Amino acid sequence: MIITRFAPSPTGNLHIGGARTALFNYLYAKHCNGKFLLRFEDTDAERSKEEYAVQIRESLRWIGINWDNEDIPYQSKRLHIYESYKNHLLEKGLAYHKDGAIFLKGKDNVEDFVIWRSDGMPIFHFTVVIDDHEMNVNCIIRGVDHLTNTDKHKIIYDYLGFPKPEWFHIPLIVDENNKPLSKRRDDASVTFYQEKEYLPEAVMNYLARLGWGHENQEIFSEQELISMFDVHKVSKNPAKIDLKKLNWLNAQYISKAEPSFFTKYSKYQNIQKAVDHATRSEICKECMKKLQAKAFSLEELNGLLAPFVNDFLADENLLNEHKVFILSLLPQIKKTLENIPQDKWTEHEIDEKLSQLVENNSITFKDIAMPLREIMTGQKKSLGIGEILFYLGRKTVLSRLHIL
RNA sequence: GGCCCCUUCGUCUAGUGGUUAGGACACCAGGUUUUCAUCCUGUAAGCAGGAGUUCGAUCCUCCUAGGGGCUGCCA
Repeated sequence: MIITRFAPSPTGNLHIGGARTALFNYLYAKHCNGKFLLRFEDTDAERSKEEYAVQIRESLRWIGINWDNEDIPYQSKRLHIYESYKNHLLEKGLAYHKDGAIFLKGKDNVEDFVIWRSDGMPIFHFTVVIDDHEMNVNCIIRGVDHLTNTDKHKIIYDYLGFPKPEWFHIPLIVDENNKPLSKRRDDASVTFYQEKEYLPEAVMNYLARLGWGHENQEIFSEQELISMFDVHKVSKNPAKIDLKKLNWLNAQYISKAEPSFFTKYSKYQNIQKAVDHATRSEICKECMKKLQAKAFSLEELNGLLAPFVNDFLADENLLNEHKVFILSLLPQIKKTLENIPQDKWTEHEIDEKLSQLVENNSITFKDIAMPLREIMTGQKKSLGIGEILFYLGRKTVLSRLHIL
């Protein structure tokens, strides 16, 4: 059985590169019907903080990366284990004291190196090998920054008589200048995407496509990723982060989501109201879907839905440049719409009647569409005018018209 | 410096010893349209360079260049 792991050190929030590493480990383990484990490497007591460990877990869960071990090992609590292995190596003469630290004898072009600090704490190279072995990790997917370290790790595996895992080193995520994404950049932290309220589905999809691809497919559900992802096919060259593509993916996911998908975003009241309507009415659902297709973010969707789920009072100020013109036409518009009975209130009929009105007055459809849209929604960006009037409903439309 | 890794459109990638080197994002130009957006169509854009192997190399080998990593009692 394939067992992978993600082993961050809790010295900061989850880095987007770390998230991708975790994702690849997760996807590959699931792909192989194996297990994906989480572990915290906190032997650097100075910089490690529990709050970061909490944050990292939350970010992983947010993306949708779930680990299989309920008890997450913290290396700082396993010192006695490393201690016994260290003593073993000392006894066998493979390690030795020097200047208060403990060095391991190198071989194969690797010089002797420290495995135990003079302050009494073990070094990462040592703990990582022991833990991976004890956790039965047999497939290690990590950043290329660890590539050279692997030589040291192999020596430890040999000295301790552990069977070696398989290593895969994935390239880093880099910035515009091909430099590894600095931790200081806002968009380097997963919390940035959480705060911006990107859909986690879009983030997972985006991350998976960074360094990997499958034929001409761009949109992958989690299940598709699990069934198609193969760590052997991950590209070897660094991937540049591209928020434009993420934004596009985010819009795709918003557009395709079912109304019920949005219930977890409770802070967006208009969206919640719309979901409520949509579950009871096919027409409301249709309206919501059309607005979803226009939104790039949840915030934008919430705004677009506002005039459809709330009372809205048209304000003359909205009309600005159209004001004089549209006010002169308003009586006719009202009359035209009033003459459409409730049972004929359809998008087609509305468009038809408005077109006639336009024709009779020798103006263009455009001349009334925009002002009407603003009267009905208070927005310049919304659906087609026929759609707006239809979805709003005859009663609401007439009442909004009578305001002026 | 030493050791190591990488190199397909601007970006993310697909791909093969013989392809018009494919897709997507972005970009640009048209079209539709009633706003914005979508949508549709199209343009432009790439195998880092040089040798070698081969009938034939984007693909295999070597070299060079460029980029990156490691070279910590950080991880």
